[in-house]
Amino acid sequence: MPRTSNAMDRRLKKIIQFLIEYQEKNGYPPTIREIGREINVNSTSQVTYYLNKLEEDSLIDRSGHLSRSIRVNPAGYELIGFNPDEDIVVEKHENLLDRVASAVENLWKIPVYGVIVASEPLPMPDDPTFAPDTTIDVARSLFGINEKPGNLFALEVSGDSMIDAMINDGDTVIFKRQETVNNGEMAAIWIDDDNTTTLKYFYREDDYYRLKPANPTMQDIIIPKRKNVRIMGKVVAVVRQVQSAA
Amino acid sequence: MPRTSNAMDRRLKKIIQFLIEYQEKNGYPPTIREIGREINVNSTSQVTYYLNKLEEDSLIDRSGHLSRSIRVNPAGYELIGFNPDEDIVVEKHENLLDRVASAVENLWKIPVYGVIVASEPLPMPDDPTFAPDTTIDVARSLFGINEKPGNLFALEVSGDSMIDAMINDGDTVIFKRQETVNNGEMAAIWIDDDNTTTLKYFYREDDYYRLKPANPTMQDIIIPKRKNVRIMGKVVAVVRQVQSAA
DNA sequence: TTTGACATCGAACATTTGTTCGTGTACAAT
DNA sequence: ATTGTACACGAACAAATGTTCGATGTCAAA
Repeated sequence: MPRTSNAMDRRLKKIIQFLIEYQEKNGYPPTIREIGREINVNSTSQVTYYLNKLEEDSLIDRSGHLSRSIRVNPAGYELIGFNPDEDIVVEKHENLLDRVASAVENLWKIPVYGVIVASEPLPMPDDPTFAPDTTIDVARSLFGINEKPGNLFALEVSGDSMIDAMINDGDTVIFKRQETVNNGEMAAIWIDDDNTTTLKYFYREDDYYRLKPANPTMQDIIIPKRKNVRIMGKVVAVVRQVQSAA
Repeated sequence: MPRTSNAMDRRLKKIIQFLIEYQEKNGYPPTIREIGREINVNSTSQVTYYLNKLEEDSLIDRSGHLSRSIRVNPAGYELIGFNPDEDIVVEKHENLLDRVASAVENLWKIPVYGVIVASEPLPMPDDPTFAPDTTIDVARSLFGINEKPGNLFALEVSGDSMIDAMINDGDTVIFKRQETVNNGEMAAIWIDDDNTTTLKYFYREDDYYRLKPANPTMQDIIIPKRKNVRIMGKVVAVVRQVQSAA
């Protein structure tokens, strides 16, 4: 089942989690075969493949390339979070402080700047120190490994106007503050002429912009380049608390 | 120069010291050859001999008998003596412990039982001790105050078949395990006749069940009561990590 | 449809690492 | 001095662990 980049991502996280737990429990790191057994992969090369990915992202370190010598970097601990019911008393390394500190960073409080409505620009404060009245707690593990909390903000969707983006009334959308996106990334886009904000996958083609709704049954929207569009942020996650009724 | 039991004693201590330092420095234990190099003994069997002595005295543990799997027992640490700054570390650690604990209480690990596909029943294990492949971290604040983590489980959506429920390919849906829902709550519903799983707002009317898609532009589905429908769980939240493209 | 990048697998292979064994040396007790 | 035990050495061996390689399947772009 390849290309399930989501599944792989989870497996990568699971590996880190296992590395931490195993080390906690046994006092030494596991072998790649033990890792494979844990994540239900019995190809050692596949585990190596994962391990390389993790090392590329500096989540682990195995510069030694010896047996049982995989180390989890602080970034790795941060990604997963620290499991407190493990006995930490035995562990008394200098990196303990890092680990404990990062455990507190498991939960990111993301500022909710307001409500997003199709017919209005995003309510983004120019002042970066703007203190929002509400925040939303989000597990750090929901985000990519390179994400930083400072760049993120959230908006609550009001109305059904984002339905083509598969986003409901009441959903909370988490954005990353940026003014450009790569082709194929979902962005909040302000279209000057139409005076609307919309959430679409964004493609910059030769002569036009193409906005692709998340709902695959819907048509792409073509916008000539002379029209003014502005990218307000990249959509990184959507959180929906399902209520009763509707 | 044998029989210098004094010299041996010193070497044994040196081994323990080295074990501790090496572990501190590298994050994993050394090999017997590395130990030998450290104590100027290049006979692996001799190191083994020492190691056996240390294990007899319960100063170290290598019950695993695997590579790089030597652990220093508390008695071993005691033998060498604690460095004073360790106590400071422990102390600081205690200070942080509360924060860690509360941070983790606020983060629930929800088991991901598998993939939900329209044409198949939910992959819910009968065995409650079933160990899921993966878990997803979710901020506790996403749920109501009466929610308990034990009742919750998650599934990853595969395919576009849940689009009418405003749920995308790749989304993670969090359910509460229950076999009935109140009118107007969204549930995972297995329809026997059609052999499908669907996510809809559920209404039990006088003569029929009414299934209302989350997408308000879509029609309700009416199912006569004679048909067999089974509620697999209540949808409490949807989490979407927005990927590139689509 | 073809192509290429990515994800996956398992087996063969190479290296590291631990264990065993035969031998040697010193020294205290006989 | 002889002998037994504790200490010591290094080579050969066995087990573990990591790496490489060819093959396959999938998906998206060309």
